[in-house]
Amino acid sequence: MDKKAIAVILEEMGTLLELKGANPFKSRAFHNASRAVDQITGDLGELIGTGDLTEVKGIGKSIGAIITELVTSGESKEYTELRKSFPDGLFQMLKIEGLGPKKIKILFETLGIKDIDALESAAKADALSAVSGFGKKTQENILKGIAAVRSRGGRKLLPAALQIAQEILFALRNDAGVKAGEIAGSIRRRRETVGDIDIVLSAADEARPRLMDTFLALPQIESAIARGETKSSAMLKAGIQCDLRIVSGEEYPFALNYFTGSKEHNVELRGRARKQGLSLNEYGFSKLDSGETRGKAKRVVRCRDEEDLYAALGLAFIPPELRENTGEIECAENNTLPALVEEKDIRGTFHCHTTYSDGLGTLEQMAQAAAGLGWEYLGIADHSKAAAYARGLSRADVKRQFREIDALNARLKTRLLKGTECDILPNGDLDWPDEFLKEFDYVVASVHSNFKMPEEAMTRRIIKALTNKHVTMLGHPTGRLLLAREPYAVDMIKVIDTAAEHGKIIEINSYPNRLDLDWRLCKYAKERGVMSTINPDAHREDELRHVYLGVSVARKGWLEKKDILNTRSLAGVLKYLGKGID
DNA sequence: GCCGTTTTCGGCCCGACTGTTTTCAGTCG
Repeated sequence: MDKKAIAVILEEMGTLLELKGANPFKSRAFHNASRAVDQITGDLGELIGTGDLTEVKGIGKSIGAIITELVTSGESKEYTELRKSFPDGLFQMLKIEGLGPKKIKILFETLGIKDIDALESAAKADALSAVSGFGKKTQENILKGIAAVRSRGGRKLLPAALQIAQEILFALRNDAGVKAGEIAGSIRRRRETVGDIDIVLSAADEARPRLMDTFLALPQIESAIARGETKSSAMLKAGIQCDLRIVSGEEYPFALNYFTGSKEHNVELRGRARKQGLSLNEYGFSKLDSGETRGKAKRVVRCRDEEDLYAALGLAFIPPELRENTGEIECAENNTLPALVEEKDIRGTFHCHTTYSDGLGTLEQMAQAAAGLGWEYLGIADHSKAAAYARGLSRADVKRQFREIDALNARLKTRLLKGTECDILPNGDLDWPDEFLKEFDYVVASVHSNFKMPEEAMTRRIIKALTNKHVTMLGHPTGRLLLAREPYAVDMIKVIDTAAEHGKIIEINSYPNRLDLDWRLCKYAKERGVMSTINPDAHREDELRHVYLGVSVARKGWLEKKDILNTRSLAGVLKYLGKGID
């Protein structure tokens, strides 16, 4: 059993323990352990072999034993028994807004409700309001929550959520009482997908009620969920929730930090504050155990901005993109945070399509767009012939495209590179023969078929292609960008090792704003000296802007500026290709 | 169940809002 599956089971066990009414700290321990497992970069089997598993923070003797059992036998007695004590439907009920483990437990025990359908019938029959602790209002909210669960999709893609958030922020900042405001949450952290929108404002006290009114009356709002003095929440018509927080100027850096998250990052910061005898919350620092509440609490450290806040904790400023509690705090403490890539560092990109295959922009439109961005080069990598679904090019098409590229290169400042996104066939062969591959400036090799191969077979397939001497880089290495599908199973450690051995590049895709590798793999790739690129896999000229999302990927991936520039500079690329620059 | 510069016991992040309470529990982020 792999790490992901084990993390899911531990998470589930934590929830089951909550349903059971176990010691809340015990269930939290399972949730923490789940995250810890998810964050292990090494091999789980190896950790068990060396006995180092319990050295991992958050994994002790008991949970360590459960993990060992899961890895070796694929089962866990404790998990199986826990699972048996509750029907599966209870898990679905957790998705309903306002329903947590405690209430679900009560409904299960008093009315025998074990899934959403039964819950809906009971609420409609007015059976819930009779249960102690439940009332008419709760019953109505449950029905609303059920409707929301059924109509709502999952998370939104970053650009979609970003646009709505900007509209809302803009509307609120029109108010003269607003001193500062920002979009916080996962949007500020530039996660690829976004669960809800968080907006933090600093405003004068007297402006607050007015702002809350303005917010809840915005055309984007479907219905209000909560309205308070400092916080209001609403469901948007776009099917995503938006939370608004309003604080004073003094509190603003703390609130912005707090609501930017991630939750795990915050927990770590608070724990750190405690060790300094301080309590940190969204309003400021106070002396630990002073018993004082908001307003009365003596603020012991004043901060003008987030930089001050991190400094007070003995940390270098941590950019939002890195705030996931995945090692960034330690780096901030030791002053080893990487120099991060900025959008202005981007000189070009390699993975772009045109109307020759499945792109929507013509070659000229793509080239002009790249020139408009001031890029030095643009790599054109249309599909090869096997990718029939994507109108893969024939040899004649390729030749025609080469001529058009030559003509454009004669008059454009941005240099177009002749590339191909060559299919990796199920047996690991490439779609073009070697004698044809060598005619391209560079070759992106990608998997576009037979995604459901077992991990070992998929890994063999990719490695075989990657070791072909004409291949420059591996395209979308885990297939996560294929939005409609699950990522395919592949042993990325082996793939990165192979790339390192053969001097190949592992591509990171940023289109449409999903990153193809998590930062721990990026970090490993960097350590192994595998050059990584950030490519939009653009199909339209405006999608070239997706590369900015690649920048956030790079930041998450701890790619230092020099790595990117080495890989991405035209000189570097052509030197790598052995072609030189004219 | 996990953890330890307050280390083998006793604490574990913390506050807002809602709905049901009449002083608070549950949920959420």
